[in-house]
Amino acid sequence: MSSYLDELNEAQREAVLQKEGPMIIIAGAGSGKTRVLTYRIAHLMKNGVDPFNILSLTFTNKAAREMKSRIAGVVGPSEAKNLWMGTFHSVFARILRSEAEKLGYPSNFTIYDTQDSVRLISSIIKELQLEKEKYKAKQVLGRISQFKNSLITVRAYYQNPELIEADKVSGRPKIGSIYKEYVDRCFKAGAMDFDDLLLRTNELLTRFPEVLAKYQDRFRYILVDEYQDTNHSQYLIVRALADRYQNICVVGDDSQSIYAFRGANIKNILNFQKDYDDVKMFKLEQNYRSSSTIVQAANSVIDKNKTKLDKEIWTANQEGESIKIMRTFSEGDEGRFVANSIFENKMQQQLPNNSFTVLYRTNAQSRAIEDALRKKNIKYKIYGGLSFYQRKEIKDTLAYLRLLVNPNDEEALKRVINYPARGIGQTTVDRLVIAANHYKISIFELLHQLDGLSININSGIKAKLNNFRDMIRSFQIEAASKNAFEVADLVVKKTRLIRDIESEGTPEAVSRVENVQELMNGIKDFIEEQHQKEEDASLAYFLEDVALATDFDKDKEDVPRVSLMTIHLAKGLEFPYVYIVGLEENLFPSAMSMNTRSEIEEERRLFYVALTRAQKQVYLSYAQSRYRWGKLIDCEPSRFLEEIDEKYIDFISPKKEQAAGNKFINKDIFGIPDENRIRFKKPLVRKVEKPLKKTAAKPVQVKPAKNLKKLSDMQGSQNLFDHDLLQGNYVEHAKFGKGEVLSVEGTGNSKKAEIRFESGDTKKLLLQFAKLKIIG
DNA sequence: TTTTCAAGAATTTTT
DNA sequence: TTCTTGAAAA
Repeated sequence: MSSYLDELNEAQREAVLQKEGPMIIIAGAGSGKTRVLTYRIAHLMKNGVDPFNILSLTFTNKAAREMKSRIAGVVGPSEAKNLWMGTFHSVFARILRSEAEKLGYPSNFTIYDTQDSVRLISSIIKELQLEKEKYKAKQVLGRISQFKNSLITVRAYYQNPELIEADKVSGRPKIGSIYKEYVDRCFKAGAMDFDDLLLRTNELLTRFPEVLAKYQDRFRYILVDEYQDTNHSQYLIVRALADRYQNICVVGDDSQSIYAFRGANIKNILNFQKDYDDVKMFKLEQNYRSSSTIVQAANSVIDKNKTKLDKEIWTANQEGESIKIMRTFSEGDEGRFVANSIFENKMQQQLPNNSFTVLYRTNAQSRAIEDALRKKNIKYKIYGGLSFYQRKEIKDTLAYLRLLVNPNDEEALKRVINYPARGIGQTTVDRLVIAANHYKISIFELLHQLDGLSININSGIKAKLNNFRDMIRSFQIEAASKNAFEVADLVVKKTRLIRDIESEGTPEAVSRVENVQELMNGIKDFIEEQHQKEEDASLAYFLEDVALATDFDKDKEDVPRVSLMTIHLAKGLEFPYVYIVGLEENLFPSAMSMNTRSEIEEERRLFYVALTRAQKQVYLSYAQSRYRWGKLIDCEPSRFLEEIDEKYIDFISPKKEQAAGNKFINKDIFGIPDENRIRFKKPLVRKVEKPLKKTAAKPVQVKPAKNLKKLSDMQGSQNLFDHDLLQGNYVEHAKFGKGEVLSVEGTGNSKKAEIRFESGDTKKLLLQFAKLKIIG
């Protein structure tokens, strides 16, 4: 019976055996945290705890699924089935569905994703006639999100002079009005955004003691993974639920807290011992994942942080290779370096592609890496970025489905009311929104009484609106007797959505059609899976699944691929070989996170997370110049590079033919960093923080020669460049025809020419875009 | 109302 | 560079 206990070390075993009471497990990177969690749950079940009474909250759906299947391996699948496991968002969305009426919500409420929220806020800003330069929708949403995660309701906001003052000072006194309208509109649409899922859960548990008691009694054992990344709202939920039985086990690592930007509060983990009585603390300090070089190098970095819990990560693993640092000329070279190095390692060690990952700070960096990997014919997969479910064609299709499940869903309706085009223009939609607000009903309800109410819409368009309404109604009727796939199929056919995409005739259109088909297949798979698990396979449930899904969740393994992702996404994963690219000031650490000590510390933790993903070897690289916003920027190496203890690093020299060619990893060159080292060290001594803006806005150097080649390759014709376009030249434009250059102004990318065309028109064109050909 | 094209904005990180 | 927005043309 205790076979699984034998697989644990001392600290791990103690943590597993501690059955009751509040406890915290500080789990260093690679210390077998998941193993402890799964065995702990299995152990509880083997000792008479009903799985029905265990709630386990993880950070991603993927983690939940993995853990569940591992537990099933220990206790058997039928036992594991009743466990409640998932992310905060998915677990509480489920609970909210069954309790929604208490809060005045329909149980089929929609979940707005970030894009829906931003669109709604933009629309509100417009309706309130605020300047959109001052009120940037994304920023406003960020602010509202802060409020919600701190449980500041609209009313609480208006009662808090400090907040009001702060928004006044920042030049956005109307934030409160937007907040109020946003909340009202979401409510009217029967929609919750991500933050609402937590906020409304708190509301539910506070306002209805009997509901709280019910779930307290149900969840007698609560486990929270990645506790360092919980926000205040999540913290309160956990505290409320655990209050009765106090069987709360939180797991985390303060050194891996990387989500402060979305409200995560590292104090939750630092103060856990103050929140509960008699807290037992366990520390998992032995790293099983990485070579000792990597562990010690990572330690030397994280030691620079002041705010952290006391712990000492160590490993019994072998020393391994030193960490390699590569300086490259440009991001393109960086990509080639990575691709070549992966290729070499693959060949020499006979490894599959999925032994490698490339990590970066921002999604935009993936392009150069992709290009290089493609050239080398190395298969890769990108995680994150524009995810499948965020693509336009997918969102459009889903919007129809959302609308028929919840016809009050305003964002879904606005998305599809004129897509595919059916002659209902923006003006009409604007009028509908205003009228719906005025009569305090949803747009869909409004569509039922177009004749009864006084709305300034002519009869031709009214007929079109009625047609649209009837179509949605007919979908709803069909939905009652059909399964999710059949409904979706019907919608796609009836709306001619696919035909509309196809009619574009571009190669991209083909892949977009394929995406829609893939979505349909996804629905099919979903239904099958749910039937197997004997769970809800309704359309509504599918939509919830999709709203809370991330890219990791639809991972279909075919061939092994190199993983490309942001460091944030890499948390919790491990790979034999890890490449961390773009180690440059203003990129990593990010220019937007250099203002305060705590921001820099979070960036440093991020770097720590990146390093500790690696089992065998880490490669770091930085480019001396990089395109950002289409401009070439000079870069300085990241301060983090010099924070790694020197004894663990080696420099790779960037020889020209190596950067471009094939032979790269050459033992000889590891040892000759002298020249590099000197050049590397010097600019790194930066005791006083420079004003960052300056570096960011460094004069742009456009390299004419390089550009020339690139552009002309692309357009297959002679192109103009700053230096060779003069007043008086005759040029030809693909669209406007021939013309004479009247004047030239601006420099670099903003260089414009005023041209009088033969048609008589005079236009000012940006040379960057206008494909001009000199003809005389 | 719809489509097209030029101009402008944008890059942290995500459930 | 790529995506979004806005104005003008159809």
